[in-house]
Amino acid sequence: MIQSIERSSAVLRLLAAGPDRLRVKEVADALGLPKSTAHGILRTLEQVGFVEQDPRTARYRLGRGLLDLANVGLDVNELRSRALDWADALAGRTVEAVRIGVLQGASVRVVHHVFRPDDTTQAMDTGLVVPAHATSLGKVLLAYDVTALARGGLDPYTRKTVTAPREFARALAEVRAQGWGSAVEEWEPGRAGIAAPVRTYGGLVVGAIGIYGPVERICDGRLRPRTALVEQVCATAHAISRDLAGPRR
Amino acid sequence: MIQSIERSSAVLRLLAAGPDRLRVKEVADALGLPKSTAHGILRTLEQVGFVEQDPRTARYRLGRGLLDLANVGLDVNELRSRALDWADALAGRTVEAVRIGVLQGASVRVVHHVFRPDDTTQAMDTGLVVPAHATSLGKVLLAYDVTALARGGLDPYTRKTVTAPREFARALAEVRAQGWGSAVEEWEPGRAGIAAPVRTYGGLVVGAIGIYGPVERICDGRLRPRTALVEQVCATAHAISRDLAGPRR
DNA sequence: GACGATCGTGCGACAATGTCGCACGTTGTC
DNA sequence: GACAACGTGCGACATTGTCGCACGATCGTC
Repeated sequence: MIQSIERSSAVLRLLAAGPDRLRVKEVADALGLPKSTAHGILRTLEQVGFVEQDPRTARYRLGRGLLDLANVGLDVNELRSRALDWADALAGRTVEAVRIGVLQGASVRVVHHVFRPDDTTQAMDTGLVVPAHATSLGKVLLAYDVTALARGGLDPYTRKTVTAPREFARALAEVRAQGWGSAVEEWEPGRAGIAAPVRTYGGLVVGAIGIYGPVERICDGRLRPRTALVEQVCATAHAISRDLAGPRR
Repeated sequence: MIQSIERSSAVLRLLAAGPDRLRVKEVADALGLPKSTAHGILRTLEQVGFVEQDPRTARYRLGRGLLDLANVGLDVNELRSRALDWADALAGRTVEAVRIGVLQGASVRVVHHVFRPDDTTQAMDTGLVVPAHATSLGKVLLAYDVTALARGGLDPYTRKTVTAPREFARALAEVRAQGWGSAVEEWEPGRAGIAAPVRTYGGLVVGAIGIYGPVERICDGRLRPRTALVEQVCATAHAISRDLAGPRR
């Protein structure tokens, strides 16, 4: 056991326990440490972003870095590991490629990818970063993200890419209303996607899962997503959400 | 700067960055450390609950302790600091005592408390832990918590305490439907409360705010919460939620 | 099924590192 | 306005974390 790491975790737990911000002295007393030692730990934790110091009162509280770690890291890991089987099943039933993505800034990071069954040569999309506003995964993620519209511009990729902010806001509202989203030839010509949100504890959207393929297979004659596929995607997303939100351990 | 803490934060960031679980070797290589050193850090982080090791593959990933830290700690701190002014205003307008609480296991922890204006002797409730199923704060928090019913039993405190699981489930559904909750003489005879959920990024409920006082002031003649007070509570909760979800920093 | 390579784990010695005591400057309080 | 308490910085000491090496297990390959 590395002493300083153990102590720093105790400091973090202490800051998390109390509703108030804590002074150096309080931390030192609570942990039975000299002031200097506590201060050194706090200063290091501040530098790495795990705690923040109020400039006015000089008191310490937990920092934004921890939240980012927990949200970006843990949820994505859990999302990926719990979604593997479901994604395979969705690919099998729909006979389409399946992607799972999370929001990363103004883009979508593809954290998992299942090849379309019965198709030989396909690119590995895991790790890929795609624009959020032109993909079904991205539209779903943006629809449930409060900082959505404050992000980057709406660059056009095809003639169908939605670039007008007001029109895009309406599209997001539609996603929220129906619980799923689609993008038809808005990113790559001839290709379309259907996606639905994956939620964790308390309903927080942490990712999206969807299928992606040729527009003639994803959509019907009027270029509208096929109802059967939409239902498959939504059912899978709900199943993963139940899994994620399930037993707390 | 304490070296080992800096290194451990790098390890955590590394685990958060990659969608996969990482091996000791990978961590060591990525950070330019000897295997032993990386292993020591990982073992310590595991002991404090910040990382977990998959028993099968021996790979490491972020642990539950981090999520708890982020949720219980940061959100509570932010909740409290951002809610202070709103809570005061609510107390002023309703002329009742205001409480802000978060879920802690099967109970509610009161993280802030505003005395009722124009009243002299009152107990300081901050830090108090009250049963969740018999208070308005608790019912609201449980209504939006997926692990709600898996928690402790429904102990009776007064003759009005809801103790039947099915009846309680209906009560929670009602809270979800109307967006607020109440408890009338379910915890202490003669006292009633009205509460509404406070949400953070993405709609995740992190706490609840409510008023608490003599049943004759909180409720009308038919022992139903007064509409005007309900609206005040909900409006305040929404305001705090907007504040919390607002600018990401 | 057996071999090899690779990895996770544990131990010990060294010295680098974190800890502790003390003093300064400042802030908040009576 | 004076005192006390706090946050901060520095330096010496020795405690503590680091590193190299070896063992045992596991996975992949022939």
